[in-house]
Amino acid sequence: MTSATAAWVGDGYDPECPTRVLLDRVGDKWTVLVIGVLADGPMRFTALRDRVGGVSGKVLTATLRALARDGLVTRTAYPTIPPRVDYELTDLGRSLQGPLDVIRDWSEQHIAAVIAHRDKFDDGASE
Amino acid sequence: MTSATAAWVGDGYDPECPTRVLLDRVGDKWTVLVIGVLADGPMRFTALRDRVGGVSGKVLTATLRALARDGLVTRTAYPTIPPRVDYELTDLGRSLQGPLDVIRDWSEQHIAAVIAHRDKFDDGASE
DNA sequence: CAGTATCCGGTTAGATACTG
DNA sequence: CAGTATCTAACCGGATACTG
Repeated sequence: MTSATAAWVGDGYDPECPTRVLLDRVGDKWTVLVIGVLADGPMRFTALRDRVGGVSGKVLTATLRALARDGLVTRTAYPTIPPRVDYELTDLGRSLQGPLDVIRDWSEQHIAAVIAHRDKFDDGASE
Repeated sequence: MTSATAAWVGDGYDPECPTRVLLDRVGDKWTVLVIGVLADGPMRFTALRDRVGGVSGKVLTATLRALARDGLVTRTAYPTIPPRVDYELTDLGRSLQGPLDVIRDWSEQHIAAVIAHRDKFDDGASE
């Protein structure tokens, strides 16, 4: 590389770029919250829904399925009546905690500046 | 806190949660790519569009406006004919490089495992 | 209990045409 | 050159009703 271009900038948009794959998973509305709640340990579907708060069953199911598909959580169904399903972070899922903590740290340190810019920008636009 | 629940897990979905604000900005289709390209230095609109590749003018404009609104890039318009507009990362924008690098590193190290799980999962579903 | 099926409104992004 | 305006298709998330 002759320039300082970050290594993760390829030629154009690439849906298979590793960074994109991760952002597509983690950038949606509930995934990060679900991972955060599961950091406490295994949890059943309804408990998870209550802890996350505000998520519909359909969307939580989709979120968990996507997470399971990617090997970030395990889904364990017990063939009892009524059914019981436990979700748990895998080692891979737990390894995501570090990067997410970095994101959280940056956000908490700089979000005030972001909001301040945002307010000033919106002010200027309405004049 | 009595549990190990990550500090960034509040009660339910909160659009003003700092982590959410950041993910909402950075999780879209082009933002990370644009920041990556701008890491090289200031760049004009068309050059940026060419370097990013595949983005329409309308969407790039929206992406840059959002970035400028949040104080992550500056927009400098020269009142010449034809017009010339430079975009440049701010210090705040550059400070995001670290977190994005962490994301990239995790992605590059673990994406193969994610894809492997994904393939196995999809296999199982089609049987 | 842990989902699935269906419908719906809002947002996102792409294509195209036009302008100061 | 650097946008804006308009239209459209696709997707995401929410609400509700239903089921093994």
